[in-house]
Amino acid sequence: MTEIEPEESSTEEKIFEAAKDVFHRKGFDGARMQEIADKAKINKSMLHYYYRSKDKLFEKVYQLSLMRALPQIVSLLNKDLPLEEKIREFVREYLSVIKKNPEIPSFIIRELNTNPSRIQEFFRAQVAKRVQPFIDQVSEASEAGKIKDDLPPEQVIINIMSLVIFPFIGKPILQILFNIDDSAFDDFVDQRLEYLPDFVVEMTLKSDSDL
Amino acid sequence: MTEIEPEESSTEEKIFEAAKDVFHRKGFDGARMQEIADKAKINKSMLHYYYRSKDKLFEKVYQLSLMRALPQIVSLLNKDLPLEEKIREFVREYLSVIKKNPEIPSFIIRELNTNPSRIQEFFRAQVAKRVQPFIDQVSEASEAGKIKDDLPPEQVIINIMSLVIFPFIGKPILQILFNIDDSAFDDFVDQRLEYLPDFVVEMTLKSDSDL
DNA sequence: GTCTATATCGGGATAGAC
DNA sequence: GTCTATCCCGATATAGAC
Repeated sequence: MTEIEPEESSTEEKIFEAAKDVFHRKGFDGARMQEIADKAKINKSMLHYYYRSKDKLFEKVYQLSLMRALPQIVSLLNKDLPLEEKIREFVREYLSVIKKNPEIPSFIIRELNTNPSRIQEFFRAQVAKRVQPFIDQVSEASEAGKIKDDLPPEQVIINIMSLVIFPFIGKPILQILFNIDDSAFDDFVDQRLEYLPDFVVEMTLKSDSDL
Repeated sequence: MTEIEPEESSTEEKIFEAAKDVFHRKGFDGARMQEIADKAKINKSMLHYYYRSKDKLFEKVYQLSLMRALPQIVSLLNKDLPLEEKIREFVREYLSVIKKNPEIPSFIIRELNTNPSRIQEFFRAQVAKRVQPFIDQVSEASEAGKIKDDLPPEQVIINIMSLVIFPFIGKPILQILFNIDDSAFDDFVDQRLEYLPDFVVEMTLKSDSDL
């Protein structure tokens, strides 16, 4: 019996999970090493023993947060699929993945807006090239006249991103405007999962009757 | 001659403008009183002389940022206009106003996500009741079967907000994905100003042929 | 590997001269 | 109203015992 109990994660892992939670909620500037230590139920100096500095700990959290979510979301963008299907699947996949980690979009974007230098290079390296095939495919469709209102590709892509990402970032606004709690927000996301994939396709591509 | 030169704003105003800039870019947690003082070219202790504390200075900046932009944007939501026209005008108005202060959305949302307690009450008091008439009007249209795909009102409104707000918040992502600089981003916003009002209406309301 | 104690520094805030 | 000097706390980080 080599003590592999599920709750008994290593100190390093406990720290990482706690750090993830705190950094996600408070951002780098608002996070406190003490709060991370408390949440991990370990001594503050352990943080430095394992990760040397707040910066390094943050970097680990940031990179792993991105890398855990990103491959699932963008893997299908490189597949050989018709654009319509790709859009539908992308919307579905994004909502499904983020539903399980709803703080990620606001975390990534906050840091990108607040302290670009710390992370933008990693973001560029990891994201840009994986998305490029999709951009190309939209560009082709655009040139072939298949995009509604003949929008340029950047506008198409930003519109899609807006509809899938914003609700998670704007959650507090949503909760104020419609007076809903967390569980109602979850229902709200489920609702989107149902209609949004088709909705985005309709909004983006010319329908048969337009041709 | 009573010395009314445009560049010669009062110390209090210089502080406020500097604070606005720093808080908008760095957020409350990332902002430094020293940086604000440097930017205003005054002594750090002047900050406390005029505003007593970082919290109070922030509150002033936050409230005024919101109150300068909000009335312009939401005033028409209370007018007696057909929904279609109201949506069109709202999109146009939002883009026009935010174009001049593009950091506001990311500022408001960052603080709302990072430190809700500090500002959500003010936000609720100022925004919620001004938007309510618009929510009601969308609800009526929804019950009357005038909304595309028969979406519930919250979904309709969040979709509209996503399309107008997100591009400003996601600017750094946009710049990475499409490799564009600030001036190209401005062009991008101008492009949206042209097509988005009609686009959002089409996306939201059933067209005549659907009836 | 884990703890306590402490160093060090930065940042918000105040006192007091002018 | 504006400046200098300083206080004081909180936060990151390190030293060193166990």
